[in-house]
This record gives sequence, structure tokens and C-alpha cells, in this order.
Amino acid sequence: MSTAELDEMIKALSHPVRRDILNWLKQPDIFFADQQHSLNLGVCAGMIDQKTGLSQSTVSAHLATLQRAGFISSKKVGQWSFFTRNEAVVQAFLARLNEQL
Amino acid sequence: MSTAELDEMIKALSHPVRRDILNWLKQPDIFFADQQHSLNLGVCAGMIDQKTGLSQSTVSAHLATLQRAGFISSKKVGQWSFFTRNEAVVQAFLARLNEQL
DNA sequence: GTTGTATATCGAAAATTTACGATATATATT
DNA sequence: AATATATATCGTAAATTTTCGATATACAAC
Repeated sequence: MSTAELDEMIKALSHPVRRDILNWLKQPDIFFADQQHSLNLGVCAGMIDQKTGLSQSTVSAHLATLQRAGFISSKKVGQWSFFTRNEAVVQAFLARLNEQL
Repeated sequence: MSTAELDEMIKALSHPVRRDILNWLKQPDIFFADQQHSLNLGVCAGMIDQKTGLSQSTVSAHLATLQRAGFISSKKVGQWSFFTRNEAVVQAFLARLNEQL
């Protein structure tokens, strides 16, 4: 993980809504129990839109930011995009911060 | 550490120069070996100004941001301000992030 | 007291981030 | 094909952050 990547990751975490999203994706079964699709694929974007209360386009941008930072991945199935948290990346980030900071 | 405080701390770390400063203050004897005053008191603002290459007022603002977040403290002696890293706060922040993220 | 030095604060310009609605794209349904 | 749904992208306005020079404040030295 380069310094530039670390920078991008910290910036990604510097917005409370993005931290919320990352948290919700930690326990999809708890936070997205009402999702119609199976949670196996991940959480679909619209569910996250709802939970934040922000506009669809804004949330899409937040998700893109988290994805660029590597914290989440998306899988497109039909018309839906399913997002999952990359636990390994989160842990690698924390480990890096522990030694770097 | 409240959510608001955590937010302020992450934001404080979201600027590379502020992370640099925090790093330099971790090993003052290495990064500020040329300081005239004893390093026991901390690192004086002017030394940090130099190292960043940014203007005096800009660095003063960065130091204020780090201080508001709790990561550093300052002690005024004569006309100088000496800054020290609050290791306990840094560690508390990391611990919090480890469980919260 | 005047001059010099160190730092903080002020005011403003520039850059970046956040947010929205509108639109584009892609898939699904009728 | 026409319509509906889900998401991404575009253009842009608003908010926030970063930066600077100028000034204020405080102390030191002469």
C-alpha cells in the first residue's frame, strides 16, 4: 500500500456517511434485513440510498469513492449493483495506520 | 471519545502535511536535530514551518487543527511555542478505529 | 521605548468536496 | 418496440478546506 493509496483511503474515511456505509456493510443481515435479493451477493445500491437519506447520485458517488479506495467491491447482476465490504483491505489499512501513524 | 470527536480526528489526519507533522513529532531527535532549544520542551513552531515549506500562517493553522483534534499539545515558553505529540491520544484513536471501523 | 523575533489571527483567493437534479446507460417487463 | 427500474455520469451550485500575505500580539534585546 503506497503513500498515495493510504492518502486516498484516509480521505475516503473522512466523510461520516462513507464510514456509516462501511459499517452497515459489515453486518448486512442486521442493517439490510429488508432487502429483497439475497444478501449473499451483497447489498444493492438502492438500499444504501434509502438508509442515508441522500440523493441517489450522491450516494453513487460515495460508493465510487469507497470503491476507488479499495474498501468495497461491486458486482453487477442484472440491473442491480451489489456492494460488499473488503474486510482484508480494511484490516490492511488499520495495520498500516498502526505502524505509520 | 464521542463520534464527533472521532470525526474531528479523522478529518485532522486527512491532510498529508498534518500526518507528516505528527510523524516528525514522533521522533523529534531525528527530524529536528538542528533545533537550538532543548527538545525536552517539544518542537518549536518555526522548525515545523521550515520542514513543510509552507507559509508560517498555514502551518500555524495545521498545528491548530491537530491540537483541536487532541493529537498534539503546545506549551508557550517565552516567544516560542513548543509542540509535542500526545501518544496516548494517538493510541486511543487507533484503538477506537480498530473497533469502530 | 524602539527594534527584532516568534507565533497567532484575519481576510480573501483558490482548490477541493459535497450535494443535487437531469440525463445517460443498461437491463427487465409488457 | 415501448415502458419501467436501477445505477452511473454530467453539469453545476453550495459548502468546506487550504493557502497566502498582512496584521496583531507577545516577548526579548538593545
